[in-house]
Amino acid sequence: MAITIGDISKHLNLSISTVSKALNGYPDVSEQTRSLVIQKAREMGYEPSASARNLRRGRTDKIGLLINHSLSYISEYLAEVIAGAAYCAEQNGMNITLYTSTVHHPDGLLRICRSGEIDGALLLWANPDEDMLQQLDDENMPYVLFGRRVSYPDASFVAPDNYDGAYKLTQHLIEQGHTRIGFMARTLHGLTHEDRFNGYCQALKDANIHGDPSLIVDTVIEPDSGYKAALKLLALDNPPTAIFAFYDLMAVDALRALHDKGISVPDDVAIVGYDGLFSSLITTPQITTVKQPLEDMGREAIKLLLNRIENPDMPPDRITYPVKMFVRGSSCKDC
Amino acid sequence: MAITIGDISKHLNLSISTVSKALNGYPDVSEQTRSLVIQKAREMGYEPSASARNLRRGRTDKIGLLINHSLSYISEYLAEVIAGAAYCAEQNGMNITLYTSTVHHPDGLLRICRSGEIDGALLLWANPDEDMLQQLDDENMPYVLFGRRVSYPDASFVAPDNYDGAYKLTQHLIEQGHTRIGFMARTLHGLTHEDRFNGYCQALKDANIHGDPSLIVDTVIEPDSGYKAALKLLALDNPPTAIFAFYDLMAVDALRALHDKGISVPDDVAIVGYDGLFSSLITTPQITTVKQPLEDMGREAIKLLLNRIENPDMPPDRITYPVKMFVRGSSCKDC
DNA sequence: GTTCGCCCCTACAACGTTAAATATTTGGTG
DNA sequence: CACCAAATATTTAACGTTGTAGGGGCGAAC
Repeated sequence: MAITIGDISKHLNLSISTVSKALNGYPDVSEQTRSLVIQKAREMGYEPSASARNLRRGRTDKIGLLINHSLSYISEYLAEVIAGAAYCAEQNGMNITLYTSTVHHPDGLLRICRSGEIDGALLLWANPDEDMLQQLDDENMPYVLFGRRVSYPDASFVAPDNYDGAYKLTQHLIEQGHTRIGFMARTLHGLTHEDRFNGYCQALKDANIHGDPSLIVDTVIEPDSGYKAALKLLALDNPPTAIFAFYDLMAVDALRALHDKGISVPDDVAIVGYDGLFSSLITTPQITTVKQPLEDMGREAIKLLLNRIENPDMPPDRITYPVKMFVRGSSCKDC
Repeated sequence: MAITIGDISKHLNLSISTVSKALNGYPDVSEQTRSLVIQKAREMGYEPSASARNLRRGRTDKIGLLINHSLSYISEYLAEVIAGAAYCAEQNGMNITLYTSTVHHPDGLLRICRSGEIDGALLLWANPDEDMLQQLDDENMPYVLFGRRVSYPDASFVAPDNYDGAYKLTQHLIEQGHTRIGFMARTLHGLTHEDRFNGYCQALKDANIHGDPSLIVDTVIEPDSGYKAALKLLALDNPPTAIFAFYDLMAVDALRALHDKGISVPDDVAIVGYDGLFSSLITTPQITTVKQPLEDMGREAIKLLLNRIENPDMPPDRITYPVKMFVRGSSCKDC
């Protein structure tokens, strides 16, 4: 059905390999035949078979994007990352293939690695455990983790500076006169939580404020969890005057909770979020947050990954990206 | 490097094809050897080479997702669709490969078709022209268009019922007492615009309201275009008392414009959007809109596409999905 | 005891490409 | 004109599968 290199060779009375060489820019073919071949190929509408090429060259030019987030909930976050990643991959002649549920099958990851269908993997993985990373290493699958730092020493990652962002936000709240700052924790998220929590604690400490454990409330990443957490904080005997939400969507939820309770933001209670999503911009008041340059980070992650594919034995790249704070109405009346 | 079917055959002193048959469930192999082979394969961690398989079978089990939207701006919309599509594809043993910039190269689409790297295409394409669809047909590439209806007769699509949604929203505004309803048009979007505009016009007509052309304002799909359009409408000698924004993000922009002008929503001016995104829920007031079940639609589109891949000569599927209106504070004080 | 049929297995070709190893042509030199 | 090297072309062998055609062994039937 499709036109092959063999069809061209027949039409020109040349051998298959000459045609191949002509098309691939090898030196040992005369300029005359080369242009003849190229013209004929164009004329016949030839396009090399990806499958044959992949088989022969032992690579697919595909990057697997492994996602286990609930895609539709944190869609905004993901879409930005994917936009950056896809663009960068395509600039480099690769494409991104999505894996969402596949990976969850028993041996799902193993199969993806061993079938050779991707050259490398970008992990948008909520809670990568060591087993998973170990497995990737064992299978010699180059990978980069996106969005979170891990302690596993061989892992490469691109993550935001969670400590610094949390420190800045907390410091900002303290500067606004707050001393009782509620913290919506997300303990399952390993170092992401730990870093933000440490930033929060250190900022308090540096301001000589004694942290109050009752102000720490556990949450899960799902719609409305920020709403419930905010209510919990408000129900305390000595409720906070400011709330550090673990990320923007939680801050949005918290804002709604305060609104429903008739509590004024930021006059009675201030709120800050994390991530810098579009959502943080369209609430009333707008939400103070730190912005991760997600699209850039997505691009960067792909660059690192491509590099790892070319040079499999590089020491891991462990990149933390600086974040930038945007002070808005949810934490500051006059900002 | 990787374990092949040949490695297994050597270890068991069997021929390659026996191993292949045993693994693929062919009848002409004894149960004894079959279980032997299967056990050995598992033991050695064998996984068939995707490339070899693809080449041999003439298919890749990959679906191309062709996107030319500015991914990061309408991220929420896209992520929901992608979530549904990816899930459904993987349930059926396929995966989704993303194509964003690649397709824009000259002959980019042609190359994708001819290289055989995908079995079918899902088009999340802002303005597919006939040439593009014709090209897909010519290359025998099965495809389904997502999100918009087109007149090209051979095209399959899954689209929302734009006429009905616009009719409902307009009717709702009329019921609220509005007779001057501004319409943010998006003329480049072919039938999507036409259908919504017709729904708007018909609702006016059915209420014996004479449409005023000065209330129609042109926009583009980009950040802030709704803001500018709203200002234009407000600057009219006889400004509207309600605004039909082409989609939710535009409504969000318009809301901000009205807010900045000190105009009360919905008391002075009502606003409605389209799509039913998360964003429409978190503004103050919340935005009245119609919801497209994007994740379901994404799933459905993949189902249709898989069907087309199996049966290439089916007549096109042209599906319009019903939409549901959600009346909220931006158009109705007491709703 | 030859023949037929059945079961199980193997050999071989093909999918379309690339790359290494040869073979052929060309042109220059003695 | 013979010879050599350089330039260009071809042959061959992979890459790892799958599917078709074929082959050996064994029991049953005439």
